[in-house]
Amino acid sequence: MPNLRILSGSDTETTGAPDVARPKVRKAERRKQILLELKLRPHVRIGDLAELFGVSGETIRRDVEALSGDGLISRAHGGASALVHGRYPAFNERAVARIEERERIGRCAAALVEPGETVMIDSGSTTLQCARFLAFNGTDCTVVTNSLPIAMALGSGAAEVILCPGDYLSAEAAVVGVETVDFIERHSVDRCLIGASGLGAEGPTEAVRGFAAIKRAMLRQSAQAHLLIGGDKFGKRGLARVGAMAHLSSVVTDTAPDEALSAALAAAGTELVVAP
Amino acid sequence: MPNLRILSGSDTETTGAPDVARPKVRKAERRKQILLELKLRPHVRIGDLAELFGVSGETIRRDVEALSGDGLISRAHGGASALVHGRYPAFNERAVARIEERERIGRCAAALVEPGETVMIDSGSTTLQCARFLAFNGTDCTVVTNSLPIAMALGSGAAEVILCPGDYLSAEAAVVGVETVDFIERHSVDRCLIGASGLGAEGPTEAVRGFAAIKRAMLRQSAQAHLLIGGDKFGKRGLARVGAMAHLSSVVTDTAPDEALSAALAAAGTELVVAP
DNA sequence: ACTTAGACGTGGAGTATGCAACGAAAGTTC
DNA sequence: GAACTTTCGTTGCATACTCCACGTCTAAGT
Repeated sequence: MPNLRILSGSDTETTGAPDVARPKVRKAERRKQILLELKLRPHVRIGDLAELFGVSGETIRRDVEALSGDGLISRAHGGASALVHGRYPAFNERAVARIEERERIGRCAAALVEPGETVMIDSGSTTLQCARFLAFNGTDCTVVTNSLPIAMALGSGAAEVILCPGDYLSAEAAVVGVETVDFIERHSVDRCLIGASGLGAEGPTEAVRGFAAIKRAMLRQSAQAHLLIGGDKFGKRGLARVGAMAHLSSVVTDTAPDEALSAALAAAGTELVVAP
Repeated sequence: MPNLRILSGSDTETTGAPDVARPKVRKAERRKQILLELKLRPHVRIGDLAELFGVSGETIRRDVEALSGDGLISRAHGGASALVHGRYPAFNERAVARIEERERIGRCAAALVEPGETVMIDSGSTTLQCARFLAFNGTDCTVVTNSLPIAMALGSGAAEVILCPGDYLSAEAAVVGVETVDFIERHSVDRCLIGASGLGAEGPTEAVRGFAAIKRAMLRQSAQAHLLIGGDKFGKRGLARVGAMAHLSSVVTDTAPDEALSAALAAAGTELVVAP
């Protein structure tokens, strides 16, 4: 990465020189500025950037292509856009391929929420899809969540949104920590919608430990609990146990589970909902 | 607005009809879906939307143009992009024209924060600019904020971000309410960066009452307080008083204030910083 | 049944963007 | 100081997108 070397060099020479005619270190400066620009605006045009920096569009295009190659921004025809909210940059195929299933699960789970109810929604891509459908349906409910994208998706609609406090985790665009759990424990709701990293006969598990505590707290504070989980997670096991199967009122998924899991669900009295 | 009539009509006839072949109300449905899509992704392409809905690109283009005309989305060559984060849709010229000043103020204020410090940052467009520069500088600090865009802008960098709880306000993409104030009062920091709707000789004022309480709480919990405010707000007066001038360690602005205000600042011992 | 208006698709002209290759100017190294 | 590298502009061409005009279809009104 030769540009990093130049980058650090550029910082050292920002001595109060006049703004005009600075023939050095333009490239790194430009790219940092582009990233900065995209932190505020979701989308910038090639032409605007070219005019802003006083360089040709072709140069900006090279910058944008380089940044896009590094996974720092997303490319679009005629410009560049910021990365998707709350998405770890290290996903490409799988998450995109599964978006169809997530939507089906989310749509189905959103139908479970009645107007006027209070709901807790966990962070996660499947639950985010569900929140989108809640907003789309205009369901008039009160939602407690630790996910920023979910708050934003629901907040501009009919729902009332209460956000949990906590340490911000940029990879998930959500908050975690003891503050979050403590806050959840001070609230009680009609139902909660949570996700998980895996589901076995003994119950749902979560790979991220901090999240497990939050999901557990949500389970405790809800009259009804719904697990939203794709069929690809069946049989998988995260390191932390979220709760027993019996804590779940229902499991919403996209494919029917196998014998063993079905039996475990039936034994625990957990309803199985397969999204069409 | 003929489309509004059609929109409301579409809502009433969502009787559990089969999903296939619904020749009615496609337009309103599509536009709602486009808006929903942009809540998640910052940018969508015309071609993708056309394929998604199974309509021609020209139709999508008409939708996008209409939504753009209503100020709900932003247009781009080849697609549509979401509006700027945390911005009320009801502003057009003034805020855009002031973006240059906000950047200057933000850059200048970000330089006040030393590595390792703890900081509270209020929601607002000027403070968001400041947060961008903090992220840009890579200042290694701990930030308490009630603004979602600020959390997201800072969270992916070197800073540690703690988000306040509260009722989500979509117009500002921030949380407000008693939970927020209570949370702030349980923390103490080295300095706070706040904005305001107006600044007179008696001190800063805020137009939104819920925000005033938050700013006040931040002032109380900070060893040093910095007000970030554009010169266009001098002499303006919001309905709620945020605090006395003496509570402010410094005022960061872009233009020098008049005699009366300068005298009030000097009398209160408040430092005046004019961004170059 | 006829009319009318709105919604949507189609086709072609015009423009903007992307891509690749070349070349100039400045910096770097020996 | 010469050769090399990097950065950036320019050119030409392929592609994608936009804009405009017109035609068809459906739904609602008379």
